[in-house]
Amino acid sequence: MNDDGPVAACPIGPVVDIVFSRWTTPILLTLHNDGRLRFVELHRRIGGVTAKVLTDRLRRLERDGLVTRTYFAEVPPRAEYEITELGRSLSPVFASLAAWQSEHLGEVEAARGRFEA
Amino acid sequence: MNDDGPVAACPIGPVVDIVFSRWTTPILLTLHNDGRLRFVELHRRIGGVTAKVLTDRLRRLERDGLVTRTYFAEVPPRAEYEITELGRSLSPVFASLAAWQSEHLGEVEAARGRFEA
DNA sequence: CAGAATCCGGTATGATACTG
DNA sequence: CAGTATCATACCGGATTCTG
Repeated sequence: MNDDGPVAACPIGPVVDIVFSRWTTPILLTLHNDGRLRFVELHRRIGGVTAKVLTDRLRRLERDGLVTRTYFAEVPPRAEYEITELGRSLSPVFASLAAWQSEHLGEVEAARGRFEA
Repeated sequence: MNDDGPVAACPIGPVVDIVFSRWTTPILLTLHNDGRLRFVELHRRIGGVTAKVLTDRLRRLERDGLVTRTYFAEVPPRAEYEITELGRSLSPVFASLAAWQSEHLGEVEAARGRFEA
């Protein structure tokens, strides 16, 4: 038998929850590539997401230790976000995803085309 | 400038959509590890998902060419699902996720603990 | 500027009953 | 058995407004 329940069926469940909630990948990639950024700047570079949702995601990423938040109680206030070492350690994961995509996305699109029949 | 819009912010968007919709990872992993399975068997091994949702996911995976569906119009009817070569090609991706998790999940949990303060 | 608070609608998901 | 159909709901995610 090969049945240890749902946990065995998806041993990678935890990572998926941590890394692939919506908007988390563009956030992590942007902070990874562009370095420390203020809130507005990050917001601008990602695009399409509302401030509320972006804030929510950043909080979660901060909680999980993937990004750091530095707040300056000035006028106007400022908040800067930066990816952590732990966040950077996801590089190989993103690299493998990018590799798979560049190699196989065409096949997926072809399959979708065929499916319309 | 480093701003080519949302696409540049998340170049891996397409793969993420294809592979990390809910329940897709346990489905793919189970079919990868256990081979061709009928609907009920697959349903039983995954657990926690309803037949409706499982059907939806399988349709989508079939459409994307990651899984094949073979239907037998017998009595009682039978449907067998199997992962495709394209689906198997995701192995390295899952491997990198598993590796990251086994190495860094502890740090995430530690960060979460610290965050409660 | 950075974000909190509030309200609201759509989609995803779930439970249940039914069909070939 | 392998779904589909229907209904209910829960959870994002978005728009708007407000505050320090």
